Amino acid sequence: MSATQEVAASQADPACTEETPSAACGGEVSYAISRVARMHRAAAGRLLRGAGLYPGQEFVMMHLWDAGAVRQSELIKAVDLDPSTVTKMLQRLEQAGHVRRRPDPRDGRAVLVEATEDSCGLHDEVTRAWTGLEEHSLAGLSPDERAQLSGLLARVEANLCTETADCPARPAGGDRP
Amino acid sequence: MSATQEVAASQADPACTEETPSAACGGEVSYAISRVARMHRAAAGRLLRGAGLYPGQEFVMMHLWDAGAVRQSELIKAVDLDPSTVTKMLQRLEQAGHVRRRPDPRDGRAVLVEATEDSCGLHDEVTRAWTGLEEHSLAGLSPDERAQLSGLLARVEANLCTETADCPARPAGGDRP
DNA sequence: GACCATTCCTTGGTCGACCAAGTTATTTCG
DNA sequence: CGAAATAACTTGGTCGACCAAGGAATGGTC
Repeated sequence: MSATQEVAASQADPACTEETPSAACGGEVSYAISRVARMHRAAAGRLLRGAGLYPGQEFVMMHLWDAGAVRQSELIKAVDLDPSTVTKMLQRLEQAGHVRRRPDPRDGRAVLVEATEDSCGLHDEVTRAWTGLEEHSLAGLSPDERAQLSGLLARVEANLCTETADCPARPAGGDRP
Repeated sequence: MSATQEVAASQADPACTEETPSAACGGEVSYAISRVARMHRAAAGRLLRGAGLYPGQEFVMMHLWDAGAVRQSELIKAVDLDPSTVTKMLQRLEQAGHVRRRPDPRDGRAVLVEATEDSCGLHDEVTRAWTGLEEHSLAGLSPDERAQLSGLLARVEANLCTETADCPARPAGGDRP
């Protein structure tokens, strides 16, 4: 496993790639991540639009389809988003009829959330969209390369989970007293 | 395509990685991209906060530092964002004193934008933040692996530039009558 | 020179995502 | 048992990012 790749300078498509534009020097990969992230999200949004979902909502719906009725707090933990983000998203999803919410009878503070029946149609659509996105993103990549990418992303993710050290401010997802 | 990859499942850190949570099956890598994207942006935001910038503004500032006074339209093309996004961002950057705007004397519609002098201090901070982000993200990756990742991301990016085929709706950056 | 199409920017709207507070119910503990 | 700590949502704010329109100046074309 030796790489062999041409620098990775990325000589892709003149219509698409601008030359390293910036004092982003020292952040080559970060720059690439940012761009890929934005385009990936946009593509997801385009595909999801047909299903009537906005990018980001898919993750919530997926978890609900998987897990059935769950407490909102559990959902928040699962998708790892800010509570307020989930609250507002659920309000919109509820109004769109994709989700139902009711108070937890066993706990006055909690709210139970579940996907509605008609959202089951979405399930297939979303799965197709998601698969299509994967295929579109990874077109031309061999299974080996896909595995490589997956592994590398996992490691980057693990790195990013780590506290930023010189930025001690955030307790992040953690909750230490 | 048989796949066969077991790997790539990413057995990183229990505190960080949830088990493949979803009907995101068929979108392993896309899922990873989304998560990495969000964490990467969050990390950038944390690092940039000290400089008084919000994530996303860096790119605009970088281009301005690089290019000096430019027409807004050019800036828009360079960062490849929606015009309205740039307009509003510039309004905030201007109010924060990082940017100056004046009408183009040669063209009544155009606006010239440039970074202010005191934003030069930011330049260093941003560069440091950006470099730190890169290092933090890629910690533990060998130069070879970094090059691999870079190359793979470039290819994904190129793929995502391509029209989604079954989603002809968007003229994207193009402008065909 | 008048007309029409472009180009350039702005405004208004929606959404995801975050932070900062605040409310209400439940635990826990003295 | 009663008070303090804690957990679970909400609301209100800000920002980036997009779409959909709209106004204003410029450029071509006849």
